[in-house]
Amino acid sequence: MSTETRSDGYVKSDQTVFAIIEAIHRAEEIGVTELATTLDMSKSAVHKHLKTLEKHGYVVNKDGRYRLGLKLLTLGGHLRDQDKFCRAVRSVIDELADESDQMVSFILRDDVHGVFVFIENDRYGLRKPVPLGNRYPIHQNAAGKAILANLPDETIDRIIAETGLPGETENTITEADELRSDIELIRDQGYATSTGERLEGIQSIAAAIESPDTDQIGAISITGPAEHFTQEHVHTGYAEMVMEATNELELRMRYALE
Amino acid sequence: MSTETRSDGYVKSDQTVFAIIEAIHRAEEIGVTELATTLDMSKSAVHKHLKTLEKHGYVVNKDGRYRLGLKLLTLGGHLRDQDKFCRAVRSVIDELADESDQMVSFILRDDVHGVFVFIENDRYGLRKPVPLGNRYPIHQNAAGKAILANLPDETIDRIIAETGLPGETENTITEADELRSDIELIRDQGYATSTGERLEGIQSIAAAIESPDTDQIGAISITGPAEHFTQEHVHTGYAEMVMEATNELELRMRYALE
DNA sequence: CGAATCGTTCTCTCAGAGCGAACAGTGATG
DNA sequence: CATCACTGTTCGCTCTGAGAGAACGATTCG
Repeated sequence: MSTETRSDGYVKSDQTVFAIIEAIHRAEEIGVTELATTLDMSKSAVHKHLKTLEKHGYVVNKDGRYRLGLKLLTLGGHLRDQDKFCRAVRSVIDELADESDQMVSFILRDDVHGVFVFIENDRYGLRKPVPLGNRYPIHQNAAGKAILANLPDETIDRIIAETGLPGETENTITEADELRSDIELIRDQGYATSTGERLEGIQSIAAAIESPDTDQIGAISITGPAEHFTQEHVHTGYAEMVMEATNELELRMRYALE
Repeated sequence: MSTETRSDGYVKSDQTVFAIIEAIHRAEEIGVTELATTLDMSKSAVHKHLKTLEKHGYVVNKDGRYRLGLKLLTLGGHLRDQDKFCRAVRSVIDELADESDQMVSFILRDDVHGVFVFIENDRYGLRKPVPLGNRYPIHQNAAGKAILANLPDETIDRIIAETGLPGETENTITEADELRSDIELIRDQGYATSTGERLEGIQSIAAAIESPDTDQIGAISITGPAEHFTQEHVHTGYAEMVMEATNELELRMRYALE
């Protein structure tokens, strides 16, 4: 009885409202009834949450169909531009985008995921643009592996155990040992590479970067169609570039306050 | 007594959690106690919400200081790439960015605000990059005025009344009559212009576009430092370009399913 | 070494979240 | 054109769990 009566220390309505937001996000557009059955709740309760969300701009309602509102874009966007780490990265990314003339991106670690935070030149060469904020299992590309290589082994083990290293293409690393030895290589050479591990035919080179104050760890990545990259390109030119970028960034963050 | 006892039809905990999210957003980083005093709530209640937010990835916690998490960026980003209207706009924007070699952006109306949804070439010419998701009073630039011009007069009146047309620079239109006559001009010529109305020394040209299915209305805008724009540039070249872009988009959306 | 912070945990209580039924539109169907 | 099967929305009741406040460790500061 004691375990049943005690609440679990979380706010139930919050969990409900997040479940609703995420369900709308998955469905893109959805009605009250469908949402209620999906979440196994009463229509009236779901409706009350939706009205609250609507009042605050988190969802919009057109003829009873609900969709996510632009408030989320505003919050997500400001987050990027407000955060000192992201702001510092921004200018370096821009320079690198000009210099390399390839797609350059900045990925942040969010527990077991990588999240695309900045993407420049994303309309060159790649089939479809990478969506901002896109998240993926962190072992699946160069940026993610560069981040992993900067993490203590215990954390890497935990991530491997938690995710089980899901595959994405036939080149994705799905074996723990293979990943661990790749990480050793990355630690030695200071940068990571990937060929088609997350997206078929896409090559990328990445180096990791840590924020000194916050716990954040991210990576800068140069990406393009594999056929445009020779071995020399990768291991001399682009590898140099990303490592130079992360080094400069580290200096800037350490010595400059702003 | 009847009005006091009846709840207002909204979910209170949701309102609380949004207040918390928005307070963290404003503060960038904040602790439990400060948050509790800001919102005039008990520490324990705030703490419970924060733990719930943390569990779901909406906030992150480093040594008791709370900040917004990347989940919001993911939700906001997907929103952009999922939405049919935004996706259709994307490719047209990209073409226009190449063609004009100026900053090109796509703004959506969110009630009385304009929200930046796509920004291309934002590192050319402008002092500071425009943050994605940034929102501003809709009358303050060319894109916003183009959107207003596509709205019925009653809605315009409501927006004027609600916002009171706040100024931003010395060129911002703050008089209702001035705005109304500008809107007439925009309706005649099919495009809007602004010189330093939202940002000092920045000129832009915009045309509006409506989504047929959803209620959304947005605008495509070409923007740059005023000294780079001659009157001819504006009223022939760039104005033509944005109107061509919105026309093509309208056709694409009407006749193409995808 | 207290004093004054902080974040976190506990317990207790009554506001209000969630349920189910009733109601109001809307569109398809015989 | 009435009926039916759907919607989304509103209402009133009940019992859960959100929120207040006190107590508890951990830090930091004079």
